[in-house]
Amino acid sequence: MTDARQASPRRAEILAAAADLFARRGFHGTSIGDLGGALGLTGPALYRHFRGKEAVLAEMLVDISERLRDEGVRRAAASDASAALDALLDWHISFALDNPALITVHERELDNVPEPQRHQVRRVQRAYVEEWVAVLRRLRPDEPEPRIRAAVHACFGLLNSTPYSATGLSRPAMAELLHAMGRAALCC
Amino acid sequence: MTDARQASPRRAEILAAAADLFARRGFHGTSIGDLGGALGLTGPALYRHFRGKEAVLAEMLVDISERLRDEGVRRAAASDASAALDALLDWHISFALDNPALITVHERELDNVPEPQRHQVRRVQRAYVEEWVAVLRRLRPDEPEPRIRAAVHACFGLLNSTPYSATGLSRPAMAELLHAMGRAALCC
DNA sequence: GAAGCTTGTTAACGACCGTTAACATCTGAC
DNA sequence: GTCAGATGTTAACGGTCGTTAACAAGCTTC
Repeated sequence: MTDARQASPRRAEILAAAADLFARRGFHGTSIGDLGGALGLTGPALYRHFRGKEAVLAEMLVDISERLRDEGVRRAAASDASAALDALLDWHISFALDNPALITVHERELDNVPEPQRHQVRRVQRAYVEEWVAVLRRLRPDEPEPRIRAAVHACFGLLNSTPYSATGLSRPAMAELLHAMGRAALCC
Repeated sequence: MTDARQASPRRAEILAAAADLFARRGFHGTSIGDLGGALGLTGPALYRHFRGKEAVLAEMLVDISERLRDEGVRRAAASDASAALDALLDWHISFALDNPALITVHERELDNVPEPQRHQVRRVQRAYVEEWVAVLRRLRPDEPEPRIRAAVHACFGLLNSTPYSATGLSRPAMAELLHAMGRAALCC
């Protein structure tokens, strides 16, 4: 019962609290007691909802990577490659600005995900990257593919820097800035 | 004797091994035993050279931030603002490509540095950012400063993405790509 | 060659961690 | 009203961690 994918309000609360704690203190820096305490519970209560600490992280990363890819596939389908790139940028930026903790955990904690979920997350991440690469190949057909792939990774680094820069910019201003920078970086 | 800043070959070895381990597994994911073992020693041997685990991290981050800033100050002094920006980009990129582990630790583990070194690192980091901001203000005087500062942080995210993208690009090709992307992103 | 400093070792400490067991309470179904 | 399931608690487990203590071996100096 604590095993499979079963949406319950408690599970969602735990995942939200875990995202915040894992982002702020890291997976190894967060104890089960901390995690329960953030919800007004004791540590062992979490075992009613998850098989263990690693299972919380695993479900979190699987969910993030699939959300990014699923919507990425949709956005990349635009017939105009330039519009598709804009749509991908908008999607990734809005996700990063809405979920800074998730972006941080997704970026840092993959190595702590147990198999087989780690392999699954890697596969889904790769599929998401390939959506970007495919759009850019349409946009700049003369560019060698390894260079495009490296550029996409670097662009993610740019867009994902959001959580760390506690800047004085409003959210729309930040979104616009990241879009312009990402676009310029990819099309340089 | 184990206290102050005293360069010894052993200390440098420990710092190098710690950079690698902290980057790969995180500060909390690395034990003193792991760290000693990486050098063919036992854990407690490290206490002959450092006051404790946190002291290793603290010295590492203070050193990184000061190296970045010191050379940053030099590069930013070029009379031509555009040349200064190129020089800053070249510096940061070469540092990141030469020291991927240091860049990773510097980016992720500041919260685990004890006071007062954490405050010191923050101050030096801020000074490094200000070198970039000052150059960009000369280059684009009409741009509001908060936007410039946010752009610099985003650019660091781009340049620091190096360690995660184990790409098929050669080092010169990667350096050239990052330079072009960073320059385009900042001047968009 | 004795003394002392440096740099290691092993053994042991107290604390904390992830997890499990045993038990309590509440809720809904019949 | 009772039973069963879901969801919480406290207590206890084995393991690991950072750190310290006690001791040993090698080098340098006089």
